Amino acid sequence: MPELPEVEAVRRRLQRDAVGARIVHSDVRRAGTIAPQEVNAFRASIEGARIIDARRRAKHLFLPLDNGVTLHMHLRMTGNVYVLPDCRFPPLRARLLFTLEDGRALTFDDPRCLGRVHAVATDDLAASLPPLGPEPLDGTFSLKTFVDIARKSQMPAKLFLMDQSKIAGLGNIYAAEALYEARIHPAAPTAALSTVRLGRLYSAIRQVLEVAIPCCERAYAKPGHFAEADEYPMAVYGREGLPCPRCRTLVARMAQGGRSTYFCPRCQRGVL
DNA sequence: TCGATCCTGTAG
DNA sequence: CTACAGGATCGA
Repeated sequence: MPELPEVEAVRRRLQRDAVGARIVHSDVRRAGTIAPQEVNAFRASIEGARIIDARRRAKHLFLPLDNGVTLHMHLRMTGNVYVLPDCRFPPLRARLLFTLEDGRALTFDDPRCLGRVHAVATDDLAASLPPLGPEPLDGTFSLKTFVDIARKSQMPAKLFLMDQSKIAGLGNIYAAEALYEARIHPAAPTAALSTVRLGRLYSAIRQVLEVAIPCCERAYAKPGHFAEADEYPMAVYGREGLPCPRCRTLVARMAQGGRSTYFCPRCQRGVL
Protein backbone atom coordinates (compact mmCIF):
# COMPACT_ATOMS: atom_id res chain seq x y z
CA MET A 1 0.00 0.00 0.00
CA PRO A 2 1.67 2.67 -1.48
CA GLU A 3 3.18 5.99 -1.03
CA LEU A 4 6.46 6.76 -2.71
CA PRO A 5 8.63 4.58 -0.42
CA GLU A 6 6.38 1.53 -0.76
CA VAL A 7 6.14 1.92 -4.52
CA GLU A 8 9.90 2.32 -4.76
CA ALA A 9 10.38 -0.85 -2.71
CA VAL A 10 8.04 -2.69 -5.06
CA ARG A 11 9.94 -1.32 -8.04
CA ARG A 12 13.25 -2.59 -6.71
CA ARG A 13 11.77 -5.99 -6.07
CA LEU A 14 10.41 -6.14 -9.62
CA GLN A 15 13.76 -5.03 -10.96
CA ARG A 16 15.28 -8.01 -9.25
CA ASP A 17 12.55 -10.61 -9.89
CA ALA A 18 10.66 -9.66 -13.04
CA VAL A 19 12.96 -7.80 -15.42
CA GLY A 20 14.14 -10.14 -18.15
CA ALA A 21 11.12 -12.45 -17.87
CA ARG A 22 8.75 -13.12 -20.74
CA ILE A 23 4.98 -13.07 -20.27
CA VAL A 24 3.52 -16.15 -21.94
CA HIS A 25 -0.05 -15.88 -20.69
CA SER A 26 -2.24 -13.39 -18.88
CA ASP A 27 -5.32 -14.00 -16.78
CA VAL A 28 -7.53 -10.99 -16.10
CA ARG A 29 -9.43 -12.26 -13.11
CA ARG A 30 -11.17 -8.98 -12.51
CA ALA A 31 -11.95 -6.89 -15.57
CA GLY A 32 -12.43 -3.77 -13.48
CA THR A 33 -8.72 -3.73 -12.70
CA ILE A 34 -7.87 -2.88 -16.32
CA ALA A 35 -10.99 -0.75 -16.99
CA PRO A 36 -11.73 1.06 -19.20
CA GLN A 37 -9.45 -1.08 -21.33
CA GLU A 38 -10.93 -4.17 -22.92
CA VAL A 39 -9.72 -7.61 -21.85
CA ASN A 40 -8.91 -9.13 -25.25
CA ALA A 41 -7.02 -6.08 -26.47
CA PHE A 42 -5.12 -5.86 -23.19
CA ARG A 43 -4.06 -9.48 -23.36
CA ALA A 44 -3.11 -9.34 -27.01
CA SER A 45 -0.86 -6.34 -26.43
CA ILE A 46 1.27 -7.96 -23.73
CA GLU A 47 1.31 -11.73 -24.24
CA GLY A 48 4.60 -12.93 -25.68
CA ALA A 49 6.48 -9.78 -24.70
CA ARG A 50 9.48 -9.56 -22.42
CA ILE A 51 9.76 -7.20 -19.44
CA ILE A 52 12.80 -5.02 -20.01
CA ASP A 53 12.75 -2.58 -17.10
CA ALA A 54 11.01 -1.55 -13.87
CA ARG A 55 10.48 2.17 -13.40
CA ARG A 56 8.65 4.54 -11.10
CA ARG A 57 7.31 8.09 -11.28
CA ALA A 58 5.51 9.40 -8.19
CA LYS A 59 3.26 6.49 -7.11
CA HIS A 60 3.07 5.09 -10.65
CA LEU A 61 4.88 1.89 -11.63
CA PHE A 62 5.93 1.03 -15.15
CA LEU A 63 7.04 -2.23 -16.72
CA PRO A 64 8.21 -1.46 -20.25
CA LEU A 65 8.03 -4.49 -22.56
CA ASP A 66 10.17 -5.29 -25.59
CA ASN A 67 7.26 -4.79 -28.02
CA GLY A 68 6.78 -1.06 -27.52
CA VAL A 69 4.08 -1.48 -24.89
CA THR A 70 4.40 -0.54 -21.21
CA LEU A 71 2.39 -1.95 -18.34
CA HIS A 72 1.33 1.07 -16.29
CA MET A 73 0.29 0.19 -12.74
CA HIS A 74 -1.16 2.21 -9.90
CA LEU A 75 -1.55 0.45 -6.56
CA ARG A 76 -3.95 2.95 -4.99
CA MET A 77 -4.80 1.87 -1.43
CA THR A 78 -4.22 -1.87 -1.30
CA GLY A 79 -2.44 -2.95 -4.47
CA ASN A 80 0.72 -5.02 -4.50
CA VAL A 81 2.79 -6.53 -7.30
CA TYR A 82 5.24 -9.37 -6.97
CA VAL A 83 6.56 -12.53 -8.56
CA LEU A 84 5.26 -15.88 -7.38
CA PRO A 85 7.60 -18.88 -7.54
CA ASP A 86 4.89 -21.09 -9.04
CA CYS A 87 2.01 -19.96 -11.28
CA ARG A 88 -0.09 -22.94 -10.20
CA PHE A 89 -0.73 -21.49 -6.75
CA PRO A 90 -2.04 -17.96 -7.16
CA PRO A 91 -3.07 -15.97 -4.09
CA LEU A 92 -6.71 -15.39 -3.29
CA ARG A 93 -6.74 -11.68 -4.10
CA ALA A 94 -4.85 -11.87 -7.38
CA ARG A 95 -6.76 -9.64 -9.80
CA LEU A 96 -4.22 -10.12 -12.60
CA LEU A 97 -1.98 -13.11 -13.14
CA PHE A 98 0.81 -13.08 -15.71
CA THR A 99 2.40 -16.46 -16.32
CA LEU A 100 6.10 -16.20 -17.04
CA GLU A 101 8.11 -18.38 -19.37
CA ASP A 102 9.94 -20.14 -16.55
CA GLY A 103 6.78 -21.17 -14.69
CA ARG A 104 6.75 -18.30 -12.23
CA ALA A 105 3.99 -15.69 -12.29
CA LEU A 106 3.72 -11.95 -11.89
CA THR A 107 0.74 -11.09 -9.70
CA PHE A 108 -1.25 -7.92 -9.26
CA ASP A 109 -2.84 -8.37 -5.87
CA ASP A 110 -5.49 -5.93 -4.69
CA PRO A 111 -8.10 -6.65 -2.01
CA ARG A 112 -10.04 -3.42 -2.47
CA CYS A 113 -9.93 -3.41 -6.26
CA LEU A 114 -9.11 0.29 -6.44
CA GLY A 115 -5.79 -0.23 -8.24
CA ARG A 116 -5.46 -0.06 -12.01
CA VAL A 117 -3.23 -1.62 -14.65
CA HIS A 118 -3.15 -0.45 -18.24
CA ALA A 119 -1.25 -1.40 -21.37
CA VAL A 120 -0.02 1.78 -23.03
CA ALA A 121 2.19 2.47 -26.02
CA THR A 122 5.54 3.36 -24.47
CA ASP A 123 5.79 6.45 -26.65
CA ASP A 124 2.47 7.75 -25.29
CA LEU A 125 3.23 7.05 -21.66
CA ALA A 126 4.24 10.52 -20.52
CA ALA A 127 1.18 12.09 -22.11
CA SER A 128 -1.15 9.61 -20.42
CA LEU A 129 -0.11 10.53 -16.89
CA PRO A 130 -2.03 12.99 -14.72
CA PRO A 131 -0.26 16.25 -13.75
CA LEU A 132 2.64 15.46 -11.40
CA GLY A 133 4.90 17.78 -9.44
CA PRO A 134 8.62 17.19 -8.99
CA GLU A 135 10.07 13.98 -7.57
CA PRO A 136 11.13 14.91 -4.04
CA LEU A 137 14.19 12.63 -4.08
CA ASP A 138 15.37 13.72 -7.51
CA GLY A 139 18.68 15.59 -7.38
CA THR A 140 17.17 18.40 -9.42
CA PHE A 141 14.46 19.08 -6.83
CA SER A 142 15.86 22.18 -5.16
CA LEU A 143 14.75 24.20 -2.18
CA LYS A 144 14.10 27.09 -4.53
CA THR A 145 11.76 24.94 -6.64
CA PHE A 146 9.90 23.86 -3.52
CA VAL A 147 9.55 27.39 -2.16
CA ASP A 148 8.33 28.66 -5.52
CA ILE A 149 5.59 26.04 -5.65
CA ALA A 150 4.62 26.41 -2.00
CA ARG A 151 4.34 30.20 -2.17
CA LYS A 152 1.82 29.95 -5.00
CA SER A 153 -0.62 27.77 -3.07
CA GLN A 154 -3.16 28.78 -0.45
CA MET A 155 -3.79 25.14 0.48
CA PRO A 156 -3.35 23.85 4.04
CA ALA A 157 0.12 22.30 4.27
CA LYS A 158 -1.11 18.71 4.69
CA LEU A 159 -3.34 18.87 1.62
CA PHE A 160 -0.60 20.61 -0.30
CA LEU A 161 1.82 17.77 0.43
CA MET A 162 -0.74 15.20 -0.66
CA ASP A 163 -1.54 17.00 -3.91
CA GLN A 164 0.35 15.01 -6.55
CA SER A 165 0.39 17.95 -8.94
CA LYS A 166 2.38 20.01 -6.41
CA ILE A 167 4.87 17.46 -5.03
CA ALA A 168 4.73 13.86 -6.20
CA GLY A 169 4.71 10.77 -4.03
CA LEU A 170 3.58 11.77 -0.55
CA GLY A 171 0.39 10.35 0.93
CA ASN A 172 -1.42 10.44 4.23
CA ILE A 173 1.35 8.83 6.30
CA TYR A 174 4.48 10.58 5.10
CA ALA A 175 2.77 13.96 4.71
CA ALA A 176 1.90 13.80 8.41
CA GLU A 177 5.36 12.57 9.38
CA ALA A 178 7.11 15.28 7.34
CA LEU A 179 5.00 18.03 8.92
CA TYR A 180 5.82 16.64 12.33
CA GLU A 181 9.56 16.60 11.59
CA ALA A 182 9.34 20.18 10.33
CA ARG A 183 7.14 21.22 13.29
CA ILE A 184 4.50 22.75 11.09
CA HIS A 185 0.78 22.73 11.77
CA PRO A 186 -1.08 20.68 9.13
CA ALA A 187 -3.65 23.44 8.60
CA ALA A 188 -1.12 26.21 7.98
CA PRO A 189 -1.40 27.52 4.40
CA THR A 190 1.94 26.98 2.66
CA ALA A 191 1.92 30.47 1.18
CA ALA A 192 1.96 31.88 4.72
CA LEU A 193 4.94 29.83 5.92
CA SER A 194 8.23 31.58 6.59
CA THR A 195 11.29 30.76 4.53
CA VAL A 196 12.78 29.04 7.56
CA ARG A 197 9.75 26.80 7.93
CA LEU A 198 9.63 25.97 4.24
CA GLY A 199 13.30 25.06 4.44
CA ARG A 200 12.60 22.73 7.34
CA LEU A 201 9.70 21.17 5.44
CA TYR A 202 11.80 20.66 2.32
CA SER A 203 14.45 18.82 4.33
CA ALA A 204 11.88 16.85 6.30
CA ILE A 205 10.18 15.56 3.15
CA ARG A 206 13.42 14.18 1.77
CA GLN A 207 14.58 12.81 5.10
CA VAL A 208 11.32 11.02 5.87
CA LEU A 209 11.17 9.42 2.42
CA GLU A 210 14.80 8.38 2.42
CA VAL A 211 14.47 6.71 5.81
CA ALA A 212 11.22 5.03 4.77
CA ILE A 213 12.45 3.32 1.61
CA PRO A 214 14.77 0.81 3.32
CA CYS A 215 12.09 0.28 5.99
CA CYS A 216 9.67 -0.71 3.26
CA GLU A 217 12.22 -2.98 1.63
CA ARG A 218 12.70 -4.79 4.92
CA ALA A 219 8.95 -5.09 5.43
CA TYR A 220 8.46 -6.52 1.96
CA ALA A 221 11.25 -9.02 2.53
CA LYS A 222 9.25 -10.71 5.27
CA PRO A 223 7.25 -13.80 4.36
CA GLY A 224 3.94 -13.10 2.66
CA HIS A 225 5.01 -10.08 0.60
CA PHE A 226 2.53 -7.91 2.46
CA ALA A 227 3.09 -4.26 1.96
CA GLU A 228 3.32 -2.61 5.32
CA ALA A 229 5.30 0.40 6.44
CA ASP A 230 5.46 -1.27 9.83
CA GLU A 231 9.23 -0.96 10.01
CA TYR A 232 9.07 2.83 9.90
CA PRO A 233 9.20 4.50 13.31
CA MET A 234 5.99 6.56 13.15
CA ALA A 235 5.99 9.65 15.30
CA VAL A 236 2.37 10.68 14.82
CA TYR A 237 0.56 8.71 12.13
CA GLY A 238 -2.00 6.36 13.64
CA ARG A 239 -0.91 7.35 17.13
CA GLU A 240 -3.85 9.41 18.36
CA GLY A 241 -3.80 9.63 22.14
CA LEU A 242 -0.22 8.34 22.42
CA PRO A 243 2.62 10.56 23.62
CA CYS A 244 4.61 12.66 21.14
CA PRO A 245 8.16 11.25 21.05
CA ARG A 246 9.57 14.75 21.50
CA CYS A 247 7.42 16.40 24.18
CA ARG A 248 5.11 13.69 25.52
CA THR A 249 2.00 15.72 24.63
CA LEU A 250 -0.73 13.40 23.36
CA VAL A 251 -0.97 13.11 19.59
CA ALA A 252 -4.19 14.60 18.18
CA ARG A 253 -6.27 13.72 15.13
CA MET A 254 -8.22 16.08 12.89
CA ALA A 255 -10.04 15.72 9.56
CA GLN A 256 -8.66 17.31 6.40
CA GLY A 257 -10.02 16.64 2.95
CA GLY A 258 -12.02 13.74 4.30
CA ARG A 259 -8.95 12.00 5.70
CA SER A 260 -7.38 11.75 9.14
CA THR A 261 -4.46 14.01 9.99
CA TYR A 262 -2.34 13.17 13.02
CA PHE A 263 -0.15 15.79 14.66
CA CYS A 264 1.34 16.99 17.92
CA PRO A 265 -0.66 20.02 19.08
CA ARG A 266 2.31 21.33 21.01
CA CYS A 267 5.24 20.79 18.64
CA GLN A 268 3.26 21.79 15.55
CA ARG A 269 1.91 25.25 16.30
CA GLY A 270 1.55 28.58 14.62
CA VAL A 271 1.50 29.66 11.02
CA LEU A 272 4.71 31.68 10.90
C1' DT B 1 -12.55 23.09 -2.46
C1' DC B 2 -15.73 19.93 -0.48
C1' DG B 3 -18.29 15.65 -0.64
C1' DA B 4 -19.50 11.46 -2.86
C1' DT B 5 -17.77 7.61 -5.14
C1' DC B 6 -15.10 3.60 -6.38
C1' DC B 7 -14.40 -1.45 -3.65
C1' DT B 8 -13.45 -4.70 0.20
C1' DG B 9 -11.77 -5.84 4.72
C1' DT B 10 -11.16 -5.28 9.49
C1' DA B 11 -11.65 -3.35 14.11
C1' DG B 12 -14.58 -1.77 17.67
C1' DC C 1 -23.97 -2.49 13.17
C1' DT C 2 -20.66 1.73 12.25
C1' DA C 3 -16.26 3.80 11.40
C1' DC C 4 -12.31 3.68 9.07
C1' DA C 5 -8.47 2.41 5.79
C1' DG C 6 -1.43 4.25 3.09
C1' DG C 7 -5.58 7.07 -3.27
C1' DA C 8 -7.58 9.60 -6.79
C1' DT C 9 -11.35 11.41 -9.68
C1' DC C 10 -15.62 13.55 -10.50
C1' DG C 11 -19.36 16.81 -10.24
C1' DA C 12 -21.64 20.47 -7.59
